[in-house]
Amino acid sequence: MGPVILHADVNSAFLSFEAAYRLQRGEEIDLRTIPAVVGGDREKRRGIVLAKSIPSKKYDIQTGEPIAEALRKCPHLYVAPSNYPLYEKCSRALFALFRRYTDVVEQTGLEEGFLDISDRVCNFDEILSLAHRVRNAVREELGFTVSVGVSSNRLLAKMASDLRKPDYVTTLFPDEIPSKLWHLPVGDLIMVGRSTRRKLDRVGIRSIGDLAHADPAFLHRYLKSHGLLLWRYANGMESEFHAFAERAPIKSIGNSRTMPTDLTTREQANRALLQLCEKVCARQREAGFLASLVTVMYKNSQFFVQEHQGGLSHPTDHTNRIYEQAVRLFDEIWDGAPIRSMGVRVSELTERRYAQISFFDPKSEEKDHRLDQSIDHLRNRFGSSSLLRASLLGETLVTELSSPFGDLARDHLFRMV
DNA sequence: TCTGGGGTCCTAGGACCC
DNA sequence: TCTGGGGTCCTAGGACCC
Repeated sequence: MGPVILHADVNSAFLSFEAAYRLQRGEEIDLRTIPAVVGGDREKRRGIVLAKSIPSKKYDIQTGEPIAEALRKCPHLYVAPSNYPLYEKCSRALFALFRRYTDVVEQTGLEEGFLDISDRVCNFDEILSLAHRVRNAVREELGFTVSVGVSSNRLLAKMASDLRKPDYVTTLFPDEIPSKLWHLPVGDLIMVGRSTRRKLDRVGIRSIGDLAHADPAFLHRYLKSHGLLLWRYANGMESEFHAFAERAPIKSIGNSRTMPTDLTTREQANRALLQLCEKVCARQREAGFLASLVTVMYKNSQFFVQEHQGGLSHPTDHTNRIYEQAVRLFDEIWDGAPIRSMGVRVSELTERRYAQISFFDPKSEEKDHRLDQSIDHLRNRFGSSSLLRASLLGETLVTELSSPFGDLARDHLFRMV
């Protein structure tokens, strides 16, 4: 037998995690059976639909749309706040379960992944039996459901898992492509988003079948390499899919935030940048990466996004270095308009253990790193707000406390609160 | 209709070099 | 200046995914 791949995808993931958790805690109502969504905090201007129940689809509620709009469509919609730590827990349990069935598991999100079962099955019956065993185990042990797609490559397995939901096993082998795939709207194909769907619509390509039968040379001219990729996908070829990997190597680390109210001064923007840099650099240090490139982005109140990037003289994970560069980059692009959202991302990463430590001042470099590490350690132990930079404290919050850090706090940047 | 946050990859156009 | 042409590198922004 050739390769056999399963794609398992949790149905309405965040909402199902939430529902399963609440039932387990003794709540009566199953969120999956009523019009319900998991949504961001409207007060903090993050009010969009993150996941929706199947009954809420009757009201045409869309993932990504504002909660306010969803409520207009369905006034009795139940809105649950999001709880990422819970979802991460559910995700870990899910993948631990997958690994009982095969060692070759590729995680592509919190709630979905591929299982290569080529070495575990010898015939069609065994394939289906294994797929159903995974599906049943998830439902019985974890309390939420997955849809499982089965095929000879990952692209088709993924498309298959989308065909029937929730709690189904669906095959989509190459000979089933014309009957199961081609009648679907072209927007259902992976990598066809809103923009591409509109462009394809303009040239009369409406179904995946239309795309499969289009002239690849035309698609290449019309949509560049993306056009060729889509033609191959519509015909079930996944050659461009990156290699099966337990986890893709990290290329960048970023953090961004929508502010509860627009930022209007440079001082406010700098405080936001510092907080973003602290998050990014702490994650960098935890993962053991130094960065050579910093990118700053902001979104103004008109939702216009601007980005600017700049290199560092040498790779670093030091918060102050990254912050200084972020401020410089921000100053170079900001026109003074009110800011809705800001972000900092570092890239061109090198692993710290392979990095040359002897830059121009290895001693201060090492000291800086140890200071940052001590801060990370304290924050991990006592919570991220246990240690705040003096510059981040509001005037009324500043209290003089004796520092337990000795010379670590030599520059008076840090105070315990 | 007050619209998130984490990423990856691709491309057009400018700078620069020979 | 009546202004070539190819290659490479860099950057901003767009498109997509979960």
